[in-house]
Amino acid sequence: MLEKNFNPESFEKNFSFEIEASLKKPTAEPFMVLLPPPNVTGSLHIGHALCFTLQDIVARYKRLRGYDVLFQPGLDHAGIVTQLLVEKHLYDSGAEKGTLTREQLLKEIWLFKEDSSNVIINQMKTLGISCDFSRLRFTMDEGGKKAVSKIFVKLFEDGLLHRGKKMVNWDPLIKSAISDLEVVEKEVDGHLWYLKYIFADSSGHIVVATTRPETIFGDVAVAVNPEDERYRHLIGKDVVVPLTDRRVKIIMDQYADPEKGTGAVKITPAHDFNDYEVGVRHKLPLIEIMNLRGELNENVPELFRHMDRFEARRNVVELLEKTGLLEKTEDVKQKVPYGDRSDVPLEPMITRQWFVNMEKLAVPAISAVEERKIRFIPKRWENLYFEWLNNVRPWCISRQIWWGHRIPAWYGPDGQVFVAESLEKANEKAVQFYGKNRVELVQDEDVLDTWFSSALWPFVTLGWPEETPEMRRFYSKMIVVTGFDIIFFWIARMIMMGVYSQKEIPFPDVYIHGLVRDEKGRKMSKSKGNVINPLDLCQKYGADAVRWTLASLTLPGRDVKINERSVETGRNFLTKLWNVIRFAKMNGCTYNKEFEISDVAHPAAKWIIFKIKQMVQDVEKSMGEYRFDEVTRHLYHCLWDSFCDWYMEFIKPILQQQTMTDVEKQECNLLPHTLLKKDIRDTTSWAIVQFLHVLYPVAPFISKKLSGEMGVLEISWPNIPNVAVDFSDAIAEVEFLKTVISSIRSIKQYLHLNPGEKVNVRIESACYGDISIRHENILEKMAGIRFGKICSRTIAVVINGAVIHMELEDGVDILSEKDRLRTEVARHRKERDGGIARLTDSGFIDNAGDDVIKEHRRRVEDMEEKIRKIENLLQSLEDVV
RNA sequence: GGGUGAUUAGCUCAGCGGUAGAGCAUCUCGUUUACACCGAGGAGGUCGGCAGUUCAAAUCUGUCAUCACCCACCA
Repeated sequence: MLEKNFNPESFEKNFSFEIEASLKKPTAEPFMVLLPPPNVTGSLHIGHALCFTLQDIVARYKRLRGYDVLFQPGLDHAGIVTQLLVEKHLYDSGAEKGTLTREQLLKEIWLFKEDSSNVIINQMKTLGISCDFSRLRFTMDEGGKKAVSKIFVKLFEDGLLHRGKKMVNWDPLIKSAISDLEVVEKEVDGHLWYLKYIFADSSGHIVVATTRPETIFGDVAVAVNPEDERYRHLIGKDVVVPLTDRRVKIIMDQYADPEKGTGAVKITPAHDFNDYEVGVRHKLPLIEIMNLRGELNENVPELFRHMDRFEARRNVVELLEKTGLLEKTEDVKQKVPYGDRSDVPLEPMITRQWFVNMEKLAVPAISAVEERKIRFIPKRWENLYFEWLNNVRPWCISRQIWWGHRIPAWYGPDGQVFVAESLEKANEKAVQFYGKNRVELVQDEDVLDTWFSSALWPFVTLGWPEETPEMRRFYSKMIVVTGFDIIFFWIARMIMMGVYSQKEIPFPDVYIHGLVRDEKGRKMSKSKGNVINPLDLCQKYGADAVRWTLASLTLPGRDVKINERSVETGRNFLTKLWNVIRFAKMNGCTYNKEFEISDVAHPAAKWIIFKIKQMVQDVEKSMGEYRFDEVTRHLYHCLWDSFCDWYMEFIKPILQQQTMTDVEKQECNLLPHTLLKKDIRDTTSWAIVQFLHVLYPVAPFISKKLSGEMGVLEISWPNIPNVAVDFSDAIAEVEFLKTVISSIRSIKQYLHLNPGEKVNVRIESACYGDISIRHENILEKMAGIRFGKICSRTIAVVINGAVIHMELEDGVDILSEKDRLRTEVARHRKERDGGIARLTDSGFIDNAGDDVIKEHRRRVEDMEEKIRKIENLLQSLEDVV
């Protein structure tokens, strides 16, 4: 017997799912789910829980539907984040900054990575994520390394890779270049300083506005717009850069915007992207004034050397003010580029880096989506994808950190580069190049952007560059489920690299889910303190409840707002399931393998079979469209409304009658009682098992557990014949019964009758005349009535062509009943009149479809009949009073 | 500056041409041996504004407003 209390902890913990290995079903359709590898930086957050749950639902569903499913897990080394995190740990525990060698730090990170991986994998198992952990991969494992080198070499040889000195976004805290995508704009309160640049001939000055006065030392010109009347006469004049004795020219360039600042702009090519372009156009020199830590260098006046950039700014402004070169200061809101990981303002710096030429790679990636070989769900994300790829810029892939794939490039003594998959191969190339037997080669110090290895994930995980059966079977047969925030970082690059290296798309489907936010719609963040830990939720409510809730809140293209109350809804649903199955078991329901749908006789049994069939179809449709919200809704209503609130109540009298008198046996005139009871038990067990199996992808723990309790160990997708036609009479009868019960309940409550007190009732119906005989037990119990003699004081209710007469107790409030009927008749009249208006409108008759017109006619007739009957009732109530 | 999405019951959201739905909250009643993490019954909305298309608009088209996000730029 099941425990009285539903306690997910008692069984979820003990479950470990045996994941069927892939490739074991050679005749089945292959299907792969590529799990976005979480960073090895600690633990999973609620966003992972959502993402992984959705994938697990898909994977389990596909397995049930007979696919050969490979659900591929992995972990990402997450270069910068992980290194920063481990460094912080080390410093926090006493290590001195800058004392660790590369080898020492890497050793520490590997240790940390092991711990993190274990935590993450356990969390995934707690959530019930059914990936094939025996195939777990890490972006920096041996296979990953091989693949990365191979692709790097291929890109290099194909001319898609180059190394060069260029201006990049530099993170002074990490002391590394980062890519455009890792730049976030932040709006901050800043100042706009108006500086006087004195003419070299002392004949006056020009005022230039800047937000970065510390960069004046890198100024090589002042630019004005050629159209700008104010300054045209000054072009070519020399001015003196403030606080220095350096002379620069006033030049003309379209870049100077007369609308902004004073219309004259200082040009600092070494520290600004736009100025760099201007510098190139005018062949201006580059003056670098900062080192890689963001401190001013020897190219600035001695006073400011070694100052941090912000300290320098304060000091420069102070001195400018003192020397009278500061005209005025304005407060402004400005957008400043920050590093997304380090959260410090970035510096544009000229450094030597490796770049991938993205334009060529983008072309086939764009057409793959244009040609519908790859589709985004929801589709609108394709616009974002196109927009980015159409304007894609070179991808800076080198990082000046230690944790990551070391760039497979070696340099000879003269700086000649040899790109090769290994030192040996680089050596061969070098030997050939120099025509010597021995060449000292030094490997590039830098590592690759983490996303470089992530971009190869679809084929790396399948064993590439080895030729593997998995590669042949699953490549381009997968789905990727992820958040929109990594469409550029990951999705686009996987498509580019996949098409480039494999000559085939990696996956046809990309499902994009929303971000998980708190109940107010805010992003979750540690600083806001609104982070919800999925594992805490699992502990409190059970993993199934968490999974259920996440799935139920997932709508395509919408963010998921979550709070604990929404998880309670999921938990309540599972409790309901637990209880109803406990009840069924208490009444002797266990799964009967011999059960045949066609043998069922009782209308309620036929009805629930139909309802289950309908639910299965609905879930199949919704799964096909990745409508996880609909999937849970169908399950919810099927169980709670149809199964619990109606079906179980219908069959209680049958299940619970322990001993029957002969008279009672006669009443159950459908079947001999023992047979009827068995019939109902079997149907109930069957329905429960079907339900649990459809529930399985969403809530596997409870599904497995209760299915086992019902005597079914194997989960399989229901295969139910279409019963709608065969069972149509029974279905209609039960629907009628439901309406009768609801109506009587409604009236009784309206009249403030005590629900416990039975009211005498007579049912008058053309098609279901004998319903009161056939379903006496059910009606009496569920509607709180008694069939018997009806005295003259009666009221009645009209439903679907039937009239239910109810005997009035003394003291019943007839006036309010009359009010109720009048309101009802008025509502029906309004509806009828609306319908008639339509049906007499020639425009409607001429244009609307036949079925629509028919439906309107039917409704009008329906209303007419109801109105007629209610009017009769009102008349009869007049007689009573 | 360019783009995308949202605006429907108190809240969170479905519905996306044929007379408005769910969950939660709320109100009334109910402790009948599955379940109070429950049952029964109610109340609650001119579907952001305006214009248009249509016999018919929450649903399609324009436009405006508000909010959110993305991209680009700023002296």
